[in-house]
Amino acid sequence: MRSYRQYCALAKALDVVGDRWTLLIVRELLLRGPCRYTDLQSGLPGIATNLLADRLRELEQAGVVRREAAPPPIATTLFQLTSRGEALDAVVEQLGRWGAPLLAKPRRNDAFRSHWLALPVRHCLRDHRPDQPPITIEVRTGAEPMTIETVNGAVRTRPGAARTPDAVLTGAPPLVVGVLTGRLGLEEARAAGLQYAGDPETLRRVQPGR
Amino acid sequence: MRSYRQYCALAKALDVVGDRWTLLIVRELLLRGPCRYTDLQSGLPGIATNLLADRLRELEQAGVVRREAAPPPIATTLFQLTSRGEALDAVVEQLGRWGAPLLAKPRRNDAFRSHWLALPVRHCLRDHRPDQPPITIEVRTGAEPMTIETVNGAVRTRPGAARTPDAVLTGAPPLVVGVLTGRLGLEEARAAGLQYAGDPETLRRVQPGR
DNA sequence: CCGGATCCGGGTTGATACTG
DNA sequence: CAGTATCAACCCGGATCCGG
Repeated sequence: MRSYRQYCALAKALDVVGDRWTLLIVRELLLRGPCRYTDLQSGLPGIATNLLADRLRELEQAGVVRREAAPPPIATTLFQLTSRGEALDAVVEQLGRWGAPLLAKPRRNDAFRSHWLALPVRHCLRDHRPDQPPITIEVRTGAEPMTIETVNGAVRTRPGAARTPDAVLTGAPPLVVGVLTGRLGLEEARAAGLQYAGDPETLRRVQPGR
Repeated sequence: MRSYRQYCALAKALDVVGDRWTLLIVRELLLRGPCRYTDLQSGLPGIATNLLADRLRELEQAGVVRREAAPPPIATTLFQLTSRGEALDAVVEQLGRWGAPLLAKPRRNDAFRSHWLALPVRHCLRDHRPDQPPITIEVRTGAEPMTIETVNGAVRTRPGAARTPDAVLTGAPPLVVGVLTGRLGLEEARAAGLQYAGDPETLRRVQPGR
């Protein structure tokens, strides 16, 4: 991208991360940790391969991303955020918070990846009963299941199913996101096609708003 | 901008404000309040007039900007942020914080406008002695002077000179920004060409970091 | 399969000129 | 003052290809 050539912190930041796709690449690396090139491609549906290669080079040059040869026997290169890149977490969080209301009226045919759920989970959900035994919620909404679990007060996500989930949430992404963020009531979502197996209290334990 | 077509809050936010120039237009409206078209042009050196018109239309459509006929006798249209647009303040702040270190090594020929100083001032400076009488610092670094003043605990900026400033800061933007944010010591900046008239304590009262 | 490079058509941006 | 018109240059998206 051409520089804005303005002596302003915002303009300088946008010189680095204002390009198309750039912040979405950062999102992938924030949510998934070190990624292979093809992991990034799968998490960024619609990106052209030359653009991904270009952006990774630019981000590396800017000190946001580091490229590393994975230790044997993996034999592939991994892309990961530097500490400077991880500092973009706050930017991604604020943009995500601002964009969250736009998820209320979803367009059809929007792509979806299960791990994107980690964004609202990390920034909205809290364990309101850290004194209680930890809980696990399995979410089935994208192509792959993912798991939400409490770990001494924090709420984490990880890919894959849970061994013994306290609850299982199944349905379209808008319903799952609506319920998790508390925008949609459980009964309301059920009427729209969401399936929830488990104690509603399990859900309330991590939902925002009180 | 083409939509990313991803069911993700970050992607949805970038669908609206991810276009080139868009967040800089929001910056102008955040820092200066309601603006005329030509005010925006002067605050966005380098923008093409057709792009400014396009972006304003898109932002209006997205509910971020409102266009209003100014009350007589002004007889001009004013552009201002809606409440949704003002909510982008947090986004601009985080991006500005992230970009601030990039101001340390300035390129020559970067454009500068005095009112851009309001960004670091709003987000970094605090009045550490709200019990004391208010103070006023005049800054002369761009084409026009601007004034920093404490108002019961908060630090504000306004365009124009101060009537009876407690201090006057004169010099190139990198020096002024460096001193205000505390990255540069006053003596260090003086050696580099900054002029400071007044009690150094006046400066310390609002500088960040203790 | 992985990690790109290359090529091409079309859309967007940027600079300038012009207008109600 | 607040844009529109025009046009060249550049960037993006999609497809294809290629060396490990």
